[in-house]
Amino acid sequence: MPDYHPQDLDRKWQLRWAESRAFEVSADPSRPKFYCLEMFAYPSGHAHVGHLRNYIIGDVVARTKWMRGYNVLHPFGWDAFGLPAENAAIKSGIHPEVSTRDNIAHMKGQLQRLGISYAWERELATCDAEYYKWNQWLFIRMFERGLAFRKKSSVNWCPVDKTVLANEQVVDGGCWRCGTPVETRDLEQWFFKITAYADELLDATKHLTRWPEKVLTMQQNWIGRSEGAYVKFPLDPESGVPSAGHIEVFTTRIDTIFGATFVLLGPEHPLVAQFAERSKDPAGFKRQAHAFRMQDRAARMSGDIEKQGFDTGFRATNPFTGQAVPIWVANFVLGEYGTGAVMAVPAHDQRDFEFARKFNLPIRVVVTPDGRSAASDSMTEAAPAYGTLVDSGEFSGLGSEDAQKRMTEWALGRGIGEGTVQFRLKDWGISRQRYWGTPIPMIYCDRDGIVAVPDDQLPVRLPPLAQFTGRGDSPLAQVPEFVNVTCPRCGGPARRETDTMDTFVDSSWYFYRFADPRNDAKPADPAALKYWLPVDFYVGGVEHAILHLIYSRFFARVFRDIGLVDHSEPFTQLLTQGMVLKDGAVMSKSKGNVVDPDTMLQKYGADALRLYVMFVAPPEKEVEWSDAGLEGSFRFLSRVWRLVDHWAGPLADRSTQRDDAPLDAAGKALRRKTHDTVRRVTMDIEQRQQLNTAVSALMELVNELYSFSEETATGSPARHATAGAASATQERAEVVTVVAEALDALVRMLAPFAPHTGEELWERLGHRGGLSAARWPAFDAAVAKAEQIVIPVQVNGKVRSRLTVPADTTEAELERLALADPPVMAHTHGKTVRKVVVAKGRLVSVVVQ
RNA sequence: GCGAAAGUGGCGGAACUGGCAGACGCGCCAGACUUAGGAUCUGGUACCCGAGAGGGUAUGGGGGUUCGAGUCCCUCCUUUCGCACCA
Repeated sequence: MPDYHPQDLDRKWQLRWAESRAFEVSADPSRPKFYCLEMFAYPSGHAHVGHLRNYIIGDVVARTKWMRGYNVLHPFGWDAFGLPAENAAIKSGIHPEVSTRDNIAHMKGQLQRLGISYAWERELATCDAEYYKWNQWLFIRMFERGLAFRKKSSVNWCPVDKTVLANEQVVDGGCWRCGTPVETRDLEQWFFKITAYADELLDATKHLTRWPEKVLTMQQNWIGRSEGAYVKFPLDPESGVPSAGHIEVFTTRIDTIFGATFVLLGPEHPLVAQFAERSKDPAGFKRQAHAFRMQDRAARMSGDIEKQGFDTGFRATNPFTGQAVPIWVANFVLGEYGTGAVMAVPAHDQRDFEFARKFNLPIRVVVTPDGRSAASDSMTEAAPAYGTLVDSGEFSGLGSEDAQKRMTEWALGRGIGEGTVQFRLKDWGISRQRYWGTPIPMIYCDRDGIVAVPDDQLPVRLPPLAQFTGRGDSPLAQVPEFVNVTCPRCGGPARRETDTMDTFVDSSWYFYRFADPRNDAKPADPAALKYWLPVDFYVGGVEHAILHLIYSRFFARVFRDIGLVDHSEPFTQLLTQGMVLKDGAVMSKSKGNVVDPDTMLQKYGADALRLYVMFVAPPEKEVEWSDAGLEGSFRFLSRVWRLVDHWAGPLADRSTQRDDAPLDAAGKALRRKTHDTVRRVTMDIEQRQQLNTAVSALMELVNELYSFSEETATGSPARHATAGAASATQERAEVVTVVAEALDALVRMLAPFAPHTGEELWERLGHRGGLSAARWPAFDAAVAKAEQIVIPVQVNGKVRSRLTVPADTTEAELERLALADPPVMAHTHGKTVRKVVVAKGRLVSVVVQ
């Protein structure tokens, strides 16, 4: 057998897998399915080893599941729309479609050279019209159900480039391209009504038992449910307010309402404009309010901003106390949360406290720990804790929680308030004034208003674009043939929507499309969806913990409500893999610390790279790249190679193998190690996803096989003593038997990590049909268990001796043996044995004195 | 500020429900085989005392529960991540 040349094996087996279409699957209800998915890739150009970790983890699981007898769906695709390609086009003039296709081709080659077991026939790219057609179809279904709607909202606006900026494109409060301070503008945008599912998305997190706790907490915080009440504060006509009416506030602390000594409006609040007109100095009023609004996004990026505010001069009435309270405008009140107005309770809210002290507004203490009235003079900070109500009229003496219930009822009875639930989660704005995305399939007609493009006219294709300037509004508005259409309803002249969809729409349902990616009548056939979905195992970076994973959970519910699927959660198990660092930093082109996988593949082959990345740390952890570690993995594979080489001769003739052959001690020990390794590796991969310890278990088995080879006088595999080994073991059927069992198991368990080497060695061990025909090794729990075990004996908590005993030794017998053991007696001599604790099969603990 | 996770040899990391801390690998040291080896194999490698047998100390610091704690509880420190004026 030739020396280990992994590069040749890579080529050989990758070609074979492609020719035999080894990983293509079809739905087969007679077999259990397993849908293994790694987050699809943004085709940025070249993948570095950090990107690849994700795919290797998925591949180890997928390949193991194949061998475990599952019908495994393991597809891959490209999240191909997006800003970087368009920005590159603005710089270089190369059309995003061209650069994207180039990048896809390159990255696909990288994944194939790594030997990832993808069903390439199902490959998709979101920039294919055959894919984004269904974005549009889904958008229209959502529009019909009121889940897609238009709304005016505040966006970041660069006055120089005349374009909307995503939050990520605002750098230190300025435009990322020209540095101009960003303004806030109100624009009509398309939204998805994700808030309709806020409660459900939150509640269901408790059923996601196979998701990382961390991701669930992040989602829970993001959704941010808080229970409270709306309360109406009537405007005080005596203060000269422009109209009758009220200010509605949202509060989670209605129990403190007797301490509400003023009301705060956010600068966006509709009443602010009305008050401005009626104020003594309308221009000054507007100027201040405007200043707050400009402050908002820009200032928040750069850290804390000082609490500022001004008195409107108008008043409202606290409906509980009946007292008039001044109305102020404050920069820290958010327009988009609650009602955009708050009742200020300076005694019990830190922000209100600071505000009151700064502007000398009254502070009333209405909740105390002991139920006794207190003055506010000596307070240095707010007292937000729950307690007993004081100076709160008929509610005085109640505990905070009790009071919240009673006061909400009281308000409801008088029609001035009601209990409510608020979410931090906002509706999802999906309009982008960009070219490289899915056109929103809507038409504006002067007569018929907003009209959806009829299904039979889908897809609305992205037109070619002559120039990428990066200036002005939506680039699609520059293409008259695209914009000017006839209204599908009345046939009159109409305009197309020129915004495109957020690319997160594309990635929110691609896992459904994989079930049936060429369907041209539906997003996917319901029967295929029913068989393959939900995804059993999903791998990706934590950076998607919130956006992508919440949007996908939202889309799953939309699919459900449209009747396409009958589940609610798309991903049963989620694994968030850690990043690969180099020199302590995330790999990135700009930092120049990128490790190029192709260089590594040329040097060590795909298997060593895969094995190293799996072995270096548990999948969720961050790892520091090490060339030396990679070499270690290469050495290990060479070691396995030589081991198989060493035994290939004796094992060639399997007829000498006899399962009933009597085993000597060494044989038994090897057999036990083999079975125990199968047990450990199976559990590590399938249940714990602890792939690093699975690899170390395999290394232990290899070490054991090397020792065994020495002991059985067949010589060391290190020295290629092939001929000698063959004759020496010819008549030793039991040796052949246990070694064959060990190597067969070893090679099959190694295969998910190192598939090329695995296939080659499996063949060399005399098996036909390749690993796709091989089954995962089984283990016998009785064999895996040791006959003789070592029991440590502690005296006063310190290990003083070790007993080697049969595994089934009784507790009484263990106690007797321990106390009679000379090293133990040396420590118990002359002392009183107070207590003996026997943990069966584990340890004996003796307490003396 | 709020929330979450994590602190174990020179390094990456093991230790399943409390039960021999440091598996496995990297690095390092010694030996073997070699013309040579940066190939390969074998042995060693937490720290301190001791020639040795052996003894002592160790899982961020301090305290607690327990026959027994890396693991459970309290407290403090550090690091990383997420949300950050959410009323």
